[in-house]
Amino acid sequence: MPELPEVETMCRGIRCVEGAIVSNFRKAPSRYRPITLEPTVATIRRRIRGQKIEQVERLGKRVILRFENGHRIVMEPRMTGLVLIEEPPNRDHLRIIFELEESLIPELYFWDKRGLGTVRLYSEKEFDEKVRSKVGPDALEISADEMRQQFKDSQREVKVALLDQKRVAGIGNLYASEILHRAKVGPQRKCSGISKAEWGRIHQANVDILQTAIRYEGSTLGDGTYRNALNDPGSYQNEHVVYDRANETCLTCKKGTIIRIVQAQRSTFYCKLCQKR
DNA sequence: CATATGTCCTGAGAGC
DNA sequence: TGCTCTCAGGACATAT
Repeated sequence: MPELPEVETMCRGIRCVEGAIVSNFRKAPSRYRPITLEPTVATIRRRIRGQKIEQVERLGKRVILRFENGHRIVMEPRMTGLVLIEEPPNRDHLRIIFELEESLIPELYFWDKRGLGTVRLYSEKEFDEKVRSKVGPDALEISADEMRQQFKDSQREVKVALLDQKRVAGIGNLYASEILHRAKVGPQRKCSGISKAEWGRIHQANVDILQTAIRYEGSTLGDGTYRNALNDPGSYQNEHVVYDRANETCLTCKKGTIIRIVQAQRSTFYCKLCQKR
């Protein structure tokens, strides 16, 4: 479930590879079905070997390595992917190894337990056409007015709409519940029925929660999968107010009970008393 | 165009 | 103990 805070934490954690040269790119041996890798490993290796990593960037929930020739490696952790500069949680689920030189960091890893993540290489032109153009404004960059404009005409339920990366990039299932709770807006409200003041609260909650979660280096849930670039867990899970707290008394109003519902095949947690329906 | 749904994947946990 | 079943949800292909 890496969302914006977790992916931002990964990017910050691997920023020390900026300036390094890729000396080799290879798949790790694995008994599992290979992750999506495009184009082929040989083609990627040919195009990035000897290239300097100019910059590590985040695009929504993706980690980008920009090379001096303009090519970009785009890594999507999706559910269980990690980008590390230290030994990964185990070697079984190690997928990709970047060998580095002219660097204090010997290797950069893409590790993925469930294997839904992807690693792709794009030229500068392909990146703009196929990746950047399909991602909306970043959740930490967008203004309150822009955020409202992105959603106000939609007929979808607000919790479902917040997950649409083309409208706003970075919010995922966990933080959507937390944001709507903080903003006191029920998750099943239609976007079009939400007031300007409520959009203002959603925007403010979005910024506050995502920035705070970055300070805590993201949320490592019960399965322990998410780790930062040094293979250490985050700690924002201890600050969750509604996520994964079904049947507990609401920490905000101390009266309601947190309930779990399913929207678009994903769990939503909220308090019926705090959040206006 | 907007929106809804099925699919991919593995490990953890429940139930027997 | 070991088997089967269900569930977790990111992004995308496909359907309406």
